Amino acid sequence: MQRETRQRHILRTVFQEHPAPLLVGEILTRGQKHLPSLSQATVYRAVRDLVTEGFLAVVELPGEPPRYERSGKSHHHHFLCRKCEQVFELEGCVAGWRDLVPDGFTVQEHEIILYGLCRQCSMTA
Amino acid sequence: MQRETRQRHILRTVFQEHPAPLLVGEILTRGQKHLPSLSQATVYRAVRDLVTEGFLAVVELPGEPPRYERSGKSHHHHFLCRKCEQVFELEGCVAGWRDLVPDGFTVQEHEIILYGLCRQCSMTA
DNA sequence: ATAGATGCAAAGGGTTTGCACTTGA
DNA sequence: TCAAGTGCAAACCCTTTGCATCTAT
Repeated sequence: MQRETRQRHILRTVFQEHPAPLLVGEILTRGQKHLPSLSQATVYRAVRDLVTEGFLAVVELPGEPPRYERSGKSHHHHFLCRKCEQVFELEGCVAGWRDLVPDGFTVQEHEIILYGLCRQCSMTA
Repeated sequence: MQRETRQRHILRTVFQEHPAPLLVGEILTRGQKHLPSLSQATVYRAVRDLVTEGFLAVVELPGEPPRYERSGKSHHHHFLCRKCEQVFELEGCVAGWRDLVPDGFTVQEHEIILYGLCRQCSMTA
């Protein structure tokens, strides 16, 4: 059974404090602010379990290592800022992608990713 | 300068024979049918150079290692078959993804990926 | 008390690199 | 000829795993 250890509690806190998707390294760094001895292995294992448990969802972007975000959000897509490397959520969805599907193919899922500059980086760039 | 070695010629041939995106391992296997001594390192290096040179384009899908396809095709997206793991090209594009963009964000690129079963796997599944 | 969780360090798996040898131009 | 390219094996990087210790229940 899942135990609510200090480490796991801290990881939950990290995600409550930060809504957008995080890399394992970012989770580790943020977690270590609360508990310096927190180890990589624990983050990898806890994140795996938190995904299984349903607290976290995996966000995979092309050519990027996996990121993790709090699960339970409604259907959405992502925006990757080329400058600050942060991932943002995009609300809503696009109809019409079904037109791309060749005859005979069965679509189960779709993914839409936008790239560019976030609001802050658009201003400073 | 770029030399047209036996190895590189074979890699070009592999892509002329196979239009859809290939993994490095698949390129190696196919290349070794022409030249059994072909090594992994050579494939990695040649693929890197062929991308730089513009002969190949990288196809990155979420959570997947990079694939490579002949470049020069018109704007298109991809379909990943969950059963046979092959990647297919989708012609055309979807308008309307601009509506997802939050105010102040600058979009430079977009990616659309569909998942499901290809024609053949839809029939056998 | 005790099974699950942690931290460390070693092991994995895929990609890159150093080096001596080979080869295309 | 001789620098670019190749093959091999070692090095790398990120992730996973084995194991002794710790701890939530």
